Amino acid sequence: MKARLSASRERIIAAALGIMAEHGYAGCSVAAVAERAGVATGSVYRHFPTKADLFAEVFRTASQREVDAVARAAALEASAAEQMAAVVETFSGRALQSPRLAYALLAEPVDPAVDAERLVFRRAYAELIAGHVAAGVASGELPPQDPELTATALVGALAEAMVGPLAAGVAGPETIPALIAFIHRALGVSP
Amino acid sequence: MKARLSASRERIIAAALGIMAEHGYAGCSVAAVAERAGVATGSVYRHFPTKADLFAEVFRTASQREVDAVARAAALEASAAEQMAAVVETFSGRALQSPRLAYALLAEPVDPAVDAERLVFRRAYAELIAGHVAAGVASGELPPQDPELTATALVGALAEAMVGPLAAGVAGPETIPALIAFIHRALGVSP
DNA sequence: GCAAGGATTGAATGATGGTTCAATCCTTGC
DNA sequence: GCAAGGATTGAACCATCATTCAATCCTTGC
Repeated sequence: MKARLSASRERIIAAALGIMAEHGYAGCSVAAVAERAGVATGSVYRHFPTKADLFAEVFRTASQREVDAVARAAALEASAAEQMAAVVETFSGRALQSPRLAYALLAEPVDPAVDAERLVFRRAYAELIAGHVAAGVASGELPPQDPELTATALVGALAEAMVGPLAAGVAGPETIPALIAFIHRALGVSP
Repeated sequence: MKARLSASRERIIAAALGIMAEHGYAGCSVAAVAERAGVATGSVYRHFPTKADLFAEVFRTASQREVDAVARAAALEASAAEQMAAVVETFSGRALQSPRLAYALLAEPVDPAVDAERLVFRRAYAELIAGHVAAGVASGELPPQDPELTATALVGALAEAMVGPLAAGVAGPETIPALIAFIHRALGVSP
C-alpha cells in the first residue's frame, strides 16, 4: 500500500518529465500529467499540494541529474582547462540530446514558483564550476580572479550560447569547440 | 482628434511601462494599465489588437532605449577593450537604476509572444557587441575568434551576472570592475 | 444648431485550467 | 466474510483575466 502510493508518486513525476521532454512546460496541464501517469486528475493532489509544488520537484529532480552528469564528467579530468572542456561537452551534448527538455529547464516561461527552482539549478552549476576555478587559481594554473563571479558569468554564457542551437534543433559542429575556446580565454588558461 | 488618439496610445504604453517598472509584468493586467492610463479597459483594444501586441511594443520601446544608450556609450570609446568596458558599465548602471524593469526585460516569466521580443532584445545587444569584437579582431587588438559566438556568450554572461544583484537590489562595488576584467579576458585583451 | 459617425465606456462574456469533493472503490485487520 | 478507513475518481467548481459589445458620449462637417 505504501509501495503503491510512492509508486504513483513516481509515475506522476515521470509523466510530468516525459511531457516536458515532448511538449515543454506549456503542455503540462495537471490533467495531461494525470492521464499519462494513469491516475485521475484529483489524485495528483494526494501527492502534491499544488501544481507548482509538483513541478518544483520535477525541476529539482531533472536538474540534479544534469548537474550530477556534468560533475561526474568534470571529475575525471585533471586540469581546470580539461575540467571545463568536459563541463561544456557534457552540458551541451546532453542538452542537444533532449532539446525540448533542456529548453524547458533553461529558458521556457514557467510559474514564478517553478522559476525559483531554476535559479537553484543555475546556482548548482555555478558552484560546481566555481570549485574547479578556485582549485585552478590555487594551483596557479589560472590567474587570480573571483571564482564565484567567473562561474556565474560562465553559466550565463553557456546557457545563452545554447539557446540558439536548442531553438534551431542542432548546433553546427564548430560551436562546441568555439565555446570551449571562449571559456578557456575567459578563465585565463595560458595558450 | 488624431492627436487625442495617438496621445491615448502613448499614455497606454507609458502606463504599461510604469507598472512594469513598479510591479513587473505580473502586475500588468489590462485593467490596471487602462486605469493608470486614464482610459476604460475596452479602449486599450482600440489601439492594440491583443495584450501581447501591446506588450510586444512596450518591450520593443524599452529595449531599444536600453540598446541605444549602451551603443552611444560604446561609440565614445576608441579601443575594443574600452568599448566593452563602456557596455558593461552602461548596461549594469542602468539595470541597477531600475531593477524591477531590468528584471522584467531580462528574465521575468512572460507570454511566449512577448518572450519572442526579448530574444530580439538580446540579439540586438549581441549584434552591437559583435560589431565591436569584429573590429577589434580586424585591427589585431583581439585574437582571432567568432565574433558572433563571443558576443552571444558575453550577453549571457552579462545578463546572468546581473540577475543576482537585481534580485538582491544592489551590487557590491567590486562586481562591475570584476565583470569587466572577466570580459576582457574572454575577449583576449592583452594585459 | 444638429445629425452622423466614430470614440469611449465598463459590465458582461468566455476560455482556460488549477483545485475541490461527494461518491465509489480497495485494502486491511479482525 | 466483513466492516472501517483511507485511496481514487472525474466531473463540477471557481478564480482569473483577456476580450467583446451594446449603450453612451463627443467631435465634426454642414
